[in-house]
Amino acid sequence: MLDEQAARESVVAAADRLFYARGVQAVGMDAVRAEAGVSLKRIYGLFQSKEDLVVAVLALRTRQWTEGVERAAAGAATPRDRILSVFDFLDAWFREDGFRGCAFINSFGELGATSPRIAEAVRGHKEAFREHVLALVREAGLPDAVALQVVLLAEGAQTTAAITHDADVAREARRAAASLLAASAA
Amino acid sequence: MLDEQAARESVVAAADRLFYARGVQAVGMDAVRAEAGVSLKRIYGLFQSKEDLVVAVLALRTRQWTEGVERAAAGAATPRDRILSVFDFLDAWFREDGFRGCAFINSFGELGATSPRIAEAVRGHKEAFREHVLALVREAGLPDAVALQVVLLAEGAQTTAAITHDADVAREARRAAASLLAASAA
DNA sequence: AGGAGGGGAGAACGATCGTTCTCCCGCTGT
DNA sequence: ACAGCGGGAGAACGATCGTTCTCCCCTCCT
Repeated sequence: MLDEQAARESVVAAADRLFYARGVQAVGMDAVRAEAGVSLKRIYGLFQSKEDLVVAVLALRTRQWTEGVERAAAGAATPRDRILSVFDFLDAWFREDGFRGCAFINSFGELGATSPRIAEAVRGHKEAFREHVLALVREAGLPDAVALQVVLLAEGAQTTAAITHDADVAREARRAAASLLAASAA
Repeated sequence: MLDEQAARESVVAAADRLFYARGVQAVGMDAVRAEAGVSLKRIYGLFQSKEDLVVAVLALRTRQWTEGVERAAAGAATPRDRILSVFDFLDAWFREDGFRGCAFINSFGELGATSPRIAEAVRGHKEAFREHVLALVREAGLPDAVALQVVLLAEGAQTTAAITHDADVAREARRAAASLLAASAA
């Protein structure tokens, strides 16, 4: 028997896999139950509603994203390389099996208009990423404005890679970001 | 009584308004009927299924997008300004009431995994935009690669503007694009 | 004039979904 | 040993949705 912590994690991980692969509304709670191996009764003891579960899934994705971005940055030598490492992280992600774009952008498009809580979770995630890039940009002694430019390239790369199935856009986004860093350093 | 052409247009326009504002799956066909003022029976005479209607809506959006982008480009004097005019077009769009991001990206996130036809419509739209920018880039005598860079900025601007409610990202995307054009001209 | 057919209003149907409830098993503490 | 309870399996419920059908009216053609 799973304790509460383990059951929560199992349900969130299962829901994440299914929601990401098929979209939230295309996945019934019964499919989550089957994937997680946790009964519906227990799921509804752990989460008040499906919306709650979606929010928990997004929170998990935010933790994974932050960890991945920071791990990539940790392998970079200079402040400039730390900024560009974001695109190496994206490159590896785009090449993963089952990559289907940014879960936050997807959820926002599907449910942002209906669920203020989900819209807010997405907004918070993107805001945190922008703050993270801004910190890196300041470390590199570059003007604040370039942070948003880098963020736009990263967001554009995610949607474009998802739609066109072309993982190489990460490399082009990285080159563009390098150009922008050089231009704003001048 | 509306003739077939007018009824189709009314239904597609109504569905577009509702789908864009609330998401496709959040809108029942009965709501489309009410908004369009066309009976369900007639709607299903004009479109085989809801999926067909979604595809028709996306086709309309593609026409409107192409027209808007070309109109913006027509007001620009130089090849360089024609490229950057894309971001002026985005700027005006982001400031419209009810702006909720790119309908194609939203639909892809919601239904791309379930409906191959919708995924293909989205892919086709983005591909056409990329080709359009590529043509402008070649007119300007710039290397092909910069076209994808400009596209990434435009896509990133759309999702970021939608999520953060910040229309100013269009200006920053335009500045970034100008930097990239200058850098690749050197 | 009269019949045929297109179209509107809305009921009906079958499926699905989120959520809750029932029934029962197996473990726990004393 | 036994009362009690957390939990599993799955039925049940109420709502919604895509799609079709029924019934009726109106209009056009000969």
